[in-house]
Amino acid sequence: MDHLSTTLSALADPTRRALLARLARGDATVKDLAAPFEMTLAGVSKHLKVLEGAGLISRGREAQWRPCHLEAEPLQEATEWLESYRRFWDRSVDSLAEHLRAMQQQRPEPVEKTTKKTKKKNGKK
Amino acid sequence: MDHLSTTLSALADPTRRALLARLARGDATVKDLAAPFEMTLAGVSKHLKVLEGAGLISRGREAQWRPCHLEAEPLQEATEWLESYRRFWDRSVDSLAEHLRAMQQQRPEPVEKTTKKTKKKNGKK
DNA sequence: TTTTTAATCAACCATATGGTTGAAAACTGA
DNA sequence: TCAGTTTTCAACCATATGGTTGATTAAAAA
Repeated sequence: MDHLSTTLSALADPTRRALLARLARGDATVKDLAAPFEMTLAGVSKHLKVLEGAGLISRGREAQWRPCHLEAEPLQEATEWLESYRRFWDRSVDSLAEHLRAMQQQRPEPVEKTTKKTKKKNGKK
Repeated sequence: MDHLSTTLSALADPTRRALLARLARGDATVKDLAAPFEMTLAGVSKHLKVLEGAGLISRGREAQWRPCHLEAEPLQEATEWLESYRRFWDRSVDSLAEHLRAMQQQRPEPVEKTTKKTKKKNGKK
């Protein structure tokens, strides 16, 4: 499976998104992460494995604990793909829209496996 | 299933993302959309049904054709969720980052069904 | 009316997914 | 060594998903 698909399918589950939201507030062990859920530890462990497989978390080792840590790079990739569609809803012409519209001129085809090369940015402001 | 999960799982398939990419260049019939794929028409029809279920496309009726049209609202919702994690990778302090950081101050908890209650925030700005 | 075209439906298949349980691993500490 | 804690593994189950084929609907064209 391609990277972006892996990321998006990992995010397409409310439990996993809640786990990421928790990790956004700091690293945590599996048990801590599992606490808020009505689910077995093994269930949460599986979800974490999916997140790890997508590169959305990494895990350390401290004694018998395996603390989880948020890794945001895949989120960035997913955001970039989604933002290439911004022009379809963002009618307002503020600085953000301008910025992204400029970006789109370098990435006109919003498909996966984008090989973005030329980063032409003429001095702005 | 919640709205965001539906959207993300619809996007977590390269075929469906390619269909959206095609629709980003203009409306199209099922047959036209199916042409680039080594897949039966029924297969593409199913994918379109998923996209329609997620609100990512709408469909018209012209004779026996059912032209598909991109609908970007769910993409906006998904983008907004993802952008709430921007601070985890975006270290650069350009105008875009500033803009989004400002937006995050209004939406600090990136979780679904958040029952945020105590929001102690003493007079700011 | 008959035929052609566009699209969907229904049934089916293989595999993936989200969950459980119970056992096992890995480590701490007495 | 034995016992407790944290986490994973393996097996299993039910359901969802992505795909096919063949029949069917709906409209246009002949």
